[in-house]
Amino acid sequence: MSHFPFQRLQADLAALISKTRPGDRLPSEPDLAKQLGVSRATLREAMRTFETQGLIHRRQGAGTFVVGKVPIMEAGLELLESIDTMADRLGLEVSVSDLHVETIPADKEHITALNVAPAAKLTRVRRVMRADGRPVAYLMDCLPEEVLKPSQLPFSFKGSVLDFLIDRGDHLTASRAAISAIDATAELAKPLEIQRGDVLLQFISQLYNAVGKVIDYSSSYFIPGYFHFHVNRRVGG
Amino acid sequence: MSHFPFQRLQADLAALISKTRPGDRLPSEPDLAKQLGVSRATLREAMRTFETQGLIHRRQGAGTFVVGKVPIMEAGLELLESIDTMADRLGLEVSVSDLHVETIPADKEHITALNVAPAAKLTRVRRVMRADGRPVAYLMDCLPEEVLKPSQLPFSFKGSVLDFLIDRGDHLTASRAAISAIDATAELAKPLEIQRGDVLLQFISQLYNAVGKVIDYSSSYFIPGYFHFHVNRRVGG
DNA sequence: CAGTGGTCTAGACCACACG
DNA sequence: GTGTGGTCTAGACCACTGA
Repeated sequence: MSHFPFQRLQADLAALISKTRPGDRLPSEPDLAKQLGVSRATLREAMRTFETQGLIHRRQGAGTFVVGKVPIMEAGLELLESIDTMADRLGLEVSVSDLHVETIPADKEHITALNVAPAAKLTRVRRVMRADGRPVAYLMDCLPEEVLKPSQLPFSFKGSVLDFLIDRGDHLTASRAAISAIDATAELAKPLEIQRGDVLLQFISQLYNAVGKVIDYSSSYFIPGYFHFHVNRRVGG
Repeated sequence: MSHFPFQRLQADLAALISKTRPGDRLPSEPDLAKQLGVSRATLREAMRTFETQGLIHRRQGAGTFVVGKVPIMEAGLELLESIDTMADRLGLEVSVSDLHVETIPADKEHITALNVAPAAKLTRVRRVMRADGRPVAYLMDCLPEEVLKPSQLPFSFKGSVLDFLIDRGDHLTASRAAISAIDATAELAKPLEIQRGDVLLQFISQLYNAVGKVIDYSSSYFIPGYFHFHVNRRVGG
């Protein structure tokens, strides 16, 4: 039917994006809206779908840019490995930004997930993972203070709590992760340089040591398109 | 800082929703917007986040309703089982609607995924899974015609291709699924009774038989909140 | 500083649900 | 028909970027 401008817009935008060289800037939103004959609100709604697909990147104050091919991180979910390890395996460069290491009191969620006492102190590690300079994931780990104190992290901590624990000699055995999809909150959207309401893949994990104690409760948020997570399943009886 | 109405709005809406009995209707959008002192566009953006969390349900022409507790389907990803089987295991009632069984020509995507000849004929099965009468997932299976002809499906086919194949005696062994998160397209939003742009959890799977042939290529879309998928991973060296 | 994307407003028209 | 949510418009103000 195509009664709505939105349908045509997607096709027009797709054509424009595909004939723009990666890295180049698109016309400004007011210009594009006028050029394509729609309001800016409608244009922005269409833009969001292309941003979700990782085809464009919008930066406040700077412009909208066509995104080049991005190294994709391919990972099976049978084995737990850090993003750093994953990147090494694939020969990709990743970096960390917005690293915060803090001591916080446990809230209700932490108390049940980590099985700690109320008012227990936790170490929280938050950071943004980047590939090709672009944010691709936001990671947040919470650990009891007995397991990890902020001061124990080396000066050159590069972002992977999992790798740090393994290198230290902790006997980690398994993890359990819940998988879902969420709208980005304002708090997540800002460091990831996306918009509030954009879609994110969410993993909430508990990490177990050899005696079955939960030593790490983490929330991970991945921008779709940069990661290919897959899982092999056997057929049950 | 809360300079934006949006932040206050979320709190106000949360309060309103929590003190409304499940099943009851909220005031209309124009009324609510005036009452809360924001424009309808802003109100709707906030509404979307609550819809994503499964707290409210909006029906065009009818109104916005507060959603009661929903039976949650909890499933591990180590074992492949149908949603029907999953629901049975948990003692939940699920139903199927919008069932379409068609014969379509293979496109490029199918040719590589199913390893069939160009222009091969495929059987496509699409349907909406419902729990408590509400849509919770959209499932689409594509199989080569040699594996499944539309006419082979029983008159009382209840929606699970996987269960049908197993019951028929096919020797299925494993599946490989890619996991991602996407914005709902208009085509997905309509049958799932959500809005275009709402977030969905996406599984794209290939199902293998005993000789390693791909006999089913499926795309599944889950509304977050109704399903708890989790995966247990061992820590790798 | 000028120009960008991010957010919000007020109003309009539409398709749909329900009585 | 009446009222609902779904979509779109035109315009405004803001925070941020970069020269």
